[in-house]
Amino acid sequence: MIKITFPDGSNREYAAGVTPLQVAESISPRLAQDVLAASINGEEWDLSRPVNADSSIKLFKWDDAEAKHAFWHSSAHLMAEALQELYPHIKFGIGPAIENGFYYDVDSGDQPLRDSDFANIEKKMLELAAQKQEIVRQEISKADALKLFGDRNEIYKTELISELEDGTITTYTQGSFTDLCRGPHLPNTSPIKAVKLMALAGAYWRGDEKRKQLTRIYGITFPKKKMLDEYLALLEEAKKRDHRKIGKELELFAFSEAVGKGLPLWLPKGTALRSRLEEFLKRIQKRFGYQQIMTPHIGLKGLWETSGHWAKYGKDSFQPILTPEEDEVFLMKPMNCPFHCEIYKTAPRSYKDLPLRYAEFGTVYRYEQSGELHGLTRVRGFTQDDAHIFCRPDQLKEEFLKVMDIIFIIFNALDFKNFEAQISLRDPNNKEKYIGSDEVWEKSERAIVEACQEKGLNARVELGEAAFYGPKLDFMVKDAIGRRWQLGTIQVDYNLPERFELEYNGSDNQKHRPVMIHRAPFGSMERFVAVLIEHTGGKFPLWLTPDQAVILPISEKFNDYAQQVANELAQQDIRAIVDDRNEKIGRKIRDNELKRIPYLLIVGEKEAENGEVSVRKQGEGDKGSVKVADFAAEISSEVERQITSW
RNA sequence: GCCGUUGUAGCUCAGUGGUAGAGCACUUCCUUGGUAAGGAAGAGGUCACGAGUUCAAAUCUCGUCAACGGCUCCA
Repeated sequence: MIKITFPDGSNREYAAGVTPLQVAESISPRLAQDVLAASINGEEWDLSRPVNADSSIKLFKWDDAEAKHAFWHSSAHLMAEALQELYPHIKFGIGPAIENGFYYDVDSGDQPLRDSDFANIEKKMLELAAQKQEIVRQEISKADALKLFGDRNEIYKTELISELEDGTITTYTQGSFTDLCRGPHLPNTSPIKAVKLMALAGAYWRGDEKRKQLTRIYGITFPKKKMLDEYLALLEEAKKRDHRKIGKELELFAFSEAVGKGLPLWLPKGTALRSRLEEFLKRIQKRFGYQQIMTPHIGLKGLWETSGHWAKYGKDSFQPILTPEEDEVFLMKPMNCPFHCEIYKTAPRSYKDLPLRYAEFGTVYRYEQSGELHGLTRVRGFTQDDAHIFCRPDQLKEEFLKVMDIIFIIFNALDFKNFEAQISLRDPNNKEKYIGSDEVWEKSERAIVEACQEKGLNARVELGEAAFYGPKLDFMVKDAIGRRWQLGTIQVDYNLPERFELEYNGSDNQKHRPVMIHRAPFGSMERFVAVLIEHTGGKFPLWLTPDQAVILPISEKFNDYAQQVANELAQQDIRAIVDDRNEKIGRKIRDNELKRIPYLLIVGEKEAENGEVSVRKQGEGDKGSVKVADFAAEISSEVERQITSW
């Protein structure tokens, strides 16, 4: 007998070799029906895999991430089985579960897959699932695995196996399909009741651009048809928050093929919103001792030869600008740092001058690969809310912490609650990608890790994600459909001060090198606005929104009064427009609600007589009539409340 | 850049080889109204662009451009 301990601390005795599924059955038939995955002593474990020693167990149902993971992983295998039956010559790469569903990378040879094949594949999957095929785990020696997959000419699988350690290799088999896999999986295919293949994409084998591109098939499955319908409906809803759609509807920004792809045009309302964000940040930065500067959009190529950017990115960038002068070569600036270094060098600096904090809304141009462009989140011309802090080494941590404070203020003011922090370090196995000595890198990386610890910030560490000149702390926020975008970034840099030969006189009257912090709390105005749109669905906070109120005259007879109200509000710095179209009031309300204007002010005979407006709040309906001055005061104080909370 | 999908009026979309369509938006007229779509008329398109097949191409083929979903990249 063995002892199985449950999460609540209780335990029961079972015969050795009991499976988690049998444990579930012993508790209740209902649980046995709902359970999809398990863990034994914290290790993911198949429901049908025997347990032979005293253990603690956890049983997972659909709502647990572990259960979904097993479910979708088994679904990936199910799809592979269907593909194998439909396309016998297909070769398999990898097929994991992901955040929403799963994918499988396959090589279909010279017979390309089309999304018109999806219906067939889905049908086959459901057919196989309904056969309630058992999914069987098997431990296998490396030699046997190589033979098994080698005989079937699974070149991708054999490549993976050749890198595995003998004795750790397992396969899972259902029906006629066997896959190299660690698991865990469902005991059989029958819980998979609803299947939807979502997309086809090319994906390089092992993520390497130089290797063959396989076909990646994305899919999702559910234990109930209704759950699939709900998921698809949710996706449809999310698409309504797409910043590209709302940006067009609300006339915030546009693109023109005549201008060139990835080069956004900011329309009047979008510009108003963006300017307000810039003012907001300037105000906070002023509080933190920053000084605004401005630098040109182009500079001599030598600047970026010095910084190292030309060597690293030059051939993949917008190409140099020539002039009538021979040998005079300019670059569009892809970043602002060299200019800021040059500003630092305009005067001899004392240790007493530091830290110097130079801030600039700097518009930069980067030749992003065409396939990378995406609305406002990935563009070729964008404005960084950039700043560079030049400080003494002993000031580094404090300065870093203060930048974190700015980022938290901003995320808090704009209600970005679900951000993720990522410490991006260099890849220790690939050091030639980076400039600077090991010592400098270690110092920089330590500074970031310690700063996060000090703030109690739970940051994920990613190797190989650093900039080539230094490690960074990035803040990521998800868009409407769950894609992660990097917004704020803070980077520690000992290298550029070296390359630009920056120095200051220390208290010892010797020359010293300052340390540089690059930082951009928004990241870029473009991307930030994009993510803000998706988070708010276009319903911006009152202080930020382009039009705070719209005045709706009941009939054209009251257009003059409406204009008078607009003027009065304008004098109180309230942004109001007048809808003087020849339309009925119901129509004006509808149209302006859809434009997401926070306050609709209806004016007719009564209001004109009394100097009032009838207030209707976006999404909340009629709020009754008030004097124009009272409304203005209320709006002003609401804005004031929002702003002072920064 | 690579794989896949898409491109018809300002917007959303019908239109499978035989004279370019609808709704909304727009213009004009009627209507002058009280809290989410009043009525009528009108205007608007080189069917992304370029070649080809055909008596005939929005429709079939090829190429280019752009957008969309991914991959790779992201100073």
